[in-house]
Amino acid sequence: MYRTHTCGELRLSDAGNTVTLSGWVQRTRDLGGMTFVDLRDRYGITQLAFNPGSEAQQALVAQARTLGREFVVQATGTVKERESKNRNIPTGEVEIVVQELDILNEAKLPPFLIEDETDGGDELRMKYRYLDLRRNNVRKNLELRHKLAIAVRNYLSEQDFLEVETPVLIKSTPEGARDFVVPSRMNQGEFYALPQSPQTFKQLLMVAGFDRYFQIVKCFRDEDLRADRQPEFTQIDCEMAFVEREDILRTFEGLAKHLFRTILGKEFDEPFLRMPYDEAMRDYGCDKPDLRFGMKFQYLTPQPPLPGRGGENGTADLVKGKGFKVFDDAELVVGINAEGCANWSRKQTDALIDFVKRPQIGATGIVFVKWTEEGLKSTVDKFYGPEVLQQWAECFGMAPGDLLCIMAGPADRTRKQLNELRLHLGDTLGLRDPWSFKPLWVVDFPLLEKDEESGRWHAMHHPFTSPIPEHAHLLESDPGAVKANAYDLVINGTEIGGGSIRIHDRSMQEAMFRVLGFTDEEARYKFGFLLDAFEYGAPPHGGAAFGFDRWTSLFGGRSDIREFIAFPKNNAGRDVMIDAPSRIDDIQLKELGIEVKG
RNA sequence: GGACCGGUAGUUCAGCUGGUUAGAAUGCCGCCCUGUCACGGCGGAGGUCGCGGGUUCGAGUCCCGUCCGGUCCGCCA
Repeated sequence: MYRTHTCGELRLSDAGNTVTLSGWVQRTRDLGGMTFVDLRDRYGITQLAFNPGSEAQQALVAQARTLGREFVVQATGTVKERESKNRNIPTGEVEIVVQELDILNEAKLPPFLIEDETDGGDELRMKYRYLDLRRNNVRKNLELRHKLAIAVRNYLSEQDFLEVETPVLIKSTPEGARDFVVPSRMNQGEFYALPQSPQTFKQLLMVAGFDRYFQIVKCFRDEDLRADRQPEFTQIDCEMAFVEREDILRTFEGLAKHLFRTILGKEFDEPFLRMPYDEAMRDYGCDKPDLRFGMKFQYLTPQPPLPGRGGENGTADLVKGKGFKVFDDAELVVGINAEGCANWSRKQTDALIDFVKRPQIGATGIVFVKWTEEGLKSTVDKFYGPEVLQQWAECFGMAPGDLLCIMAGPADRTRKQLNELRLHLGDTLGLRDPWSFKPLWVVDFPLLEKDEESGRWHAMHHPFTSPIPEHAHLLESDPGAVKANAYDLVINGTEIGGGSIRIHDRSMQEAMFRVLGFTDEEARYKFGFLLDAFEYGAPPHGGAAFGFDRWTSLFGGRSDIREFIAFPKNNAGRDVMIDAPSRIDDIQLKELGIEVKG
């Protein structure tokens, strides 16, 4: 028997018992005579003590001194109360006086320290991920992931959802994200695709009468990576039949609250806030606003323009025609009020300007108005007199001590830029506490977006999303005006999930495909199975999918989802540990019917 | 497809305006130490400065190219 106990469970009450532990050597402390070894496993660390009292013991001490870091050892001995206790670890009141020590396997010196504060950089940690995973913080992240999966399954099972597996080798339908494709040996020249989501299958399950489905499922997208984006990622994929939007929001708000409660012990008594897409864009310049802090957009125009139609309400009385070219020429003049920042130095405000001028943001600058002890002061004093500044201050609800940041330019771009500034200010002012959670449903998205290059419409969510009932008749006559019966769950500025009520009617689905520019043949070739299914009694249905990795990282308080995935890919989509992807040999290619180059 | 940051000892980094023998911390090795727990003390080893080319009397440092890693934009129905 390798062990009677783990390295995390022995306490003072076990004193006197003979036990056997197995684990990895965290560190040895050789005091000349006495030698201590910290033995580590998944559950904790227990101290092994070697005392050269007798001749037999001296041999053991000598053996203990040969142990290197990360050796795998087995030790049998007596649990004893320590003479001096370590209050920092749960097992710190006891130690094992070792009577027998076996080295189960030696270990090379690891390339970085297996400790909470490792000295290893990301590259090394990923190359030796199996060593990295021995560290507490990474292991805890995977434990969190496990707990979250259990909580999801418990809640949804309780609500009569069935977990059903859907295929991984499916048909390529590259609308939107690129598919990973898999060549078929038995059907040469043809390819499977890996699913970007089980979307059509879960809809077919609704047609099949499964009523409530979920799956914690891998999804694949062959797109460029980010710190919060992996080419293979996990979703909590759900679908329900005989539901309206309200039923879905209630059900998944329940799921979210259950997760907050069971994982973090946080209660949300109030319903989650809901915000129409147009309002999010108007007030935050973004469809996933971070509501942990204020700084709502204010428009220096009599009436805030609607998104995408910036200038149509005419010249802004308060800013235009005064000879300040940036404002006079601007389609949109919009600002945010940073409370209590009037004392910022020139250096600090210049840093903000540098921030928005970075190529990724590409703004031309910021106009500041400070409300200091001397009154309102602005970088544009010479164009706008005290009365105008006073009007601005009122428009923005400024108070003494505030700093107003105004940007101007084309409507869409300026809103986007000010959004970046707002988030940057939130970071700078420490207003984005990872342990404060502000969930939000964003609703009433546009159904379609126009691609400026091709002039074609494409689905903002996906082509199976239904219009809100009032807009269904506009689908083909005025596609841009149609709102989708879709919703996103946004928490702290991160899109955690989203979904929609689906189209369940063949003719409407066909109309949707037409608007997207599919010919009837294309629609039938790609989605004929779904159109056919809709003719055999498809119930009204809808659903949602949530990013499981993102949920985990949200609860783990870190934004890099790689920290919550056992074996993640790097930002080039490579697994640096196994060195994938890799070439395959010509024989394999030939079998697959793929032409060998050169 | 694009922008930016980085690559120097096992590891994490410093190395100024190009100038003598490339440093620190930590880890590692050796010796000493019987209650440590980030043990302590003394000593030691350890470098093709990512790679290739160029400028120069002289390159870790400047220039060009390239590879690798990271962050972001585009992209992500």
